Amino acid sequence: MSTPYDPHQVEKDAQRLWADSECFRTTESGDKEKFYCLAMFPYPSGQLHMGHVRTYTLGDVIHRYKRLKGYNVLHPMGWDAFGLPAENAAIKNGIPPARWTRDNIEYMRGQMRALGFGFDWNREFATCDPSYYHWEQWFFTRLYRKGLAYRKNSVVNWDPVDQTVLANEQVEDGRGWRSGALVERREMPQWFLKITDYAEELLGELDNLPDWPDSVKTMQRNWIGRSEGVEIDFPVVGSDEVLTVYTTRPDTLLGATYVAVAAGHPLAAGAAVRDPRVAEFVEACSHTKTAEADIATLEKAGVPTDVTVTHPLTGESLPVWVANFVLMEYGSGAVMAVPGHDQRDWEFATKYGIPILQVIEPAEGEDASACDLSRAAYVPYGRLINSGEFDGLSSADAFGAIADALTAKGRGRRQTHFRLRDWGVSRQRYWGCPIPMIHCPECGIVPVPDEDLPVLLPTEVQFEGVRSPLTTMESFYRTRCPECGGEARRETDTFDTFVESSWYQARFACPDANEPMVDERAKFWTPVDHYVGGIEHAILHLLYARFYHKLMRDEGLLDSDEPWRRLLMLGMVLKDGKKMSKSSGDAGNPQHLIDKYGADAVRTAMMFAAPPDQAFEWSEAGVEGQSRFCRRLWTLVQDHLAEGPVPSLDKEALGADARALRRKTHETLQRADDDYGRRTQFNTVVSAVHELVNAASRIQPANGQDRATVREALRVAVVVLSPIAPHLTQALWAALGGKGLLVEARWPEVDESALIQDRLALVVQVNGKVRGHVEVDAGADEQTAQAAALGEENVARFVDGKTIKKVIMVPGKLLNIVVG
RNA sequence: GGCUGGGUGGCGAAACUGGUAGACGCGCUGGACUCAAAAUCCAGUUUGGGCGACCAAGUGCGGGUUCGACUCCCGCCCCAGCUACCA
Repeated sequence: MSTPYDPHQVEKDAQRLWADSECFRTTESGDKEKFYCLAMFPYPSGQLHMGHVRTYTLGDVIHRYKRLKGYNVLHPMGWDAFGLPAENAAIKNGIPPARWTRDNIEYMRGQMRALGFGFDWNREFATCDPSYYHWEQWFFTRLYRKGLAYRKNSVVNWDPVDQTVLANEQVEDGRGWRSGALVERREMPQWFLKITDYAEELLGELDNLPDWPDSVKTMQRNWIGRSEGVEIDFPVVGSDEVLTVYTTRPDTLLGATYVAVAAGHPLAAGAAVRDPRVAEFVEACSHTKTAEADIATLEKAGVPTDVTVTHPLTGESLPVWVANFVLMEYGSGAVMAVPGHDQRDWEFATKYGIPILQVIEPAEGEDASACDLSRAAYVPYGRLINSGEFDGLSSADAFGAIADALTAKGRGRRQTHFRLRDWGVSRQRYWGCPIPMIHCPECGIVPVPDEDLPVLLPTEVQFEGVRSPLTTMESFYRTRCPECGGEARRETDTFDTFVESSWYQARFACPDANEPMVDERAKFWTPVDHYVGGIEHAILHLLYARFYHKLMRDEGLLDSDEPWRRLLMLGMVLKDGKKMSKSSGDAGNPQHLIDKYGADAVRTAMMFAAPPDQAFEWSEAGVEGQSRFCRRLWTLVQDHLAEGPVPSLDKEALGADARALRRKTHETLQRADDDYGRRTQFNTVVSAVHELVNAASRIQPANGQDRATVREALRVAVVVLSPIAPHLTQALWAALGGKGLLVEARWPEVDESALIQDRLALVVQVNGKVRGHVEVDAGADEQTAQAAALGEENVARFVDGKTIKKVIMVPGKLLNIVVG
């Protein structure tokens, strides 16, 4: 192989070897321990961008490392193929979504092959395959029969010109992105899955996931938002009705000075009929986007109504306001307002001149100056005042006392509340999995029977405007009721695409399973041992998949409690400081880099650029450098081989330079093993290999043992680098006498004896500042080290004339002499 | 607005459990090779001072704990992700 490095030839050769040997095809047999490594499958948007390159290179690195460590590794790939962009492309270019999606998949699969990702392509599927969504429909009918799927009204963004529902990202400044029309909030019936039934388990199980990042667990805990509080009834004056609110601060109940309801609350509707100002306010609220971020950043505003309620403990009358920050979807759509002790209520009360009452004072030992109700609300817990019989109680004691008092009066009850809401799975869109339900005028809602599944999504469609073609396609929606046989209408909503991505990991275990949705192989492979994907999925996708896994477990399809054992959450690859999007186009496309430098250089540069969990701005500058490194390693191996055969290594016969190189070799092996296996930080693996290769190229071999040491260093460098740059290293492995495929090889053992050092360098500090370095025997005690340190001229200069007060020694590292 | 992260040379970063800040690479500067260039190789490269050995300052900003802080604590500024219909 005395040829110059040609990455394209080398990569073609390695990829042919892998294809011919089918080495990435995985089965359930054999005595190796199973390891399921999965990277989040992509939406086939057209071409890979650098975010994909990062995700799939990381997944491939973990997969190849685990193979070297002797595991039976499953590493599949497929396509999250339903979604909005395909419809947008269809509307814009007239290409049917199915064809657009298939073309994109073809192209992106080619790019993945060119990048050398070792996927088991025998397991590939796309979620738009009827053989996949068939089982999603089958499972939904089971959930429906169990009462875990139901229908209720829910608010959507409605574009009155295009007559369609808009996704949050399709609303720009309150207007539809295509029509420019002012968006309206509109209620419509939608399908929901009862994720709240599993809220307690979804929260509790987080404690049993030690290999998840703490940040993700915290985000999920906060999202689920379990709280303990009290539900309180405020009787409506002049009516039999009560207005129910939920609060986690019943200790502040005596400080309530008004009650606020959502614009969508029945009380607000009633008041609007009587008062045009209320009607106007409610109308204005109907144009706010449904996204939480938009509602939360609105300027707080409200109107008073003619409705008053009675305070359940004092009997006083409190006014009812309609406020834009109260959400109908959350809790009961009404809140009690305590402006003295809640900052949002304080701002609202200050704006509208509503009384502010202090009922909590800072507890003993707290900073009393922090409580100044003319400047802000006092939010911390404290001691009750102005609360009648409850005066003097701590907030904690008052919680119980007031809850008991309310319960005794029949005006309240303790309640555990979750922020988590049920999962709305209906989408008024075409390119998704049809919801397998039939609306019969006689029998009501009837699930499609198993024998009629799948409900096929028609692929030959014409888009007229932006509405889902299903709603006007008689051949699709006209059907017969399975129960009475009468004329009925098929559901035209499709599933949220998060449904498909909630169980694909189980389907990869048995992609050809036919009856039921997964078979015994799913129990063999799940849970996924290492899941790799973008941090942007930390809440929704991961939470939905956890929920779905439990649903499948409870159906007897799976036998584990959680889908993902260990998580690697990748930071975003940014473009101009922002998340990459379809609109960044070619800027994120790796194709020209692969064409110019080859896959190994692109992969190495991507791994070298930053640690996996960190977001970073992609720049092509590093690729050239790694391409140079690949060539240098290639040339170094060639030159080494050209010098002829080497004798076998004799550890006892090594000179000082060889011993130093050998220590470097085994240190690199140890460090890389830790970085790959425990830390999942691969940029430092690349650095370590750079260092080893630099050291191996610097040595001037004087004899056979020197050359044998270099050979060992090169072999280690090749194996350690192989998960990252698999093609180049395959060729070098063979050239260095490696047997078989490198992907079938084993990770080398560290020789502990090579790591031992007789003499150690110590840093010497005086008062914490570095003043010199000394070399001592490995076992040297503090006295010996101190004596050696004081022998250093520069150290002595800072110690002379002063008293040594203290000496701190960190064995093998540092000696700090504290003088005064 | 809320939740979760992040901020270190000209640039990407390293420093893992509180122990030499800047490994490794990019870029840049100088040199070798060349008719010349590219490629390659060698040397230098945090800032300020000094011929130099060295000295001082330095990890977003302001405080604190410690023999010792990029790392821990308190307050602030800026950036990113998510925020339930982007995936």
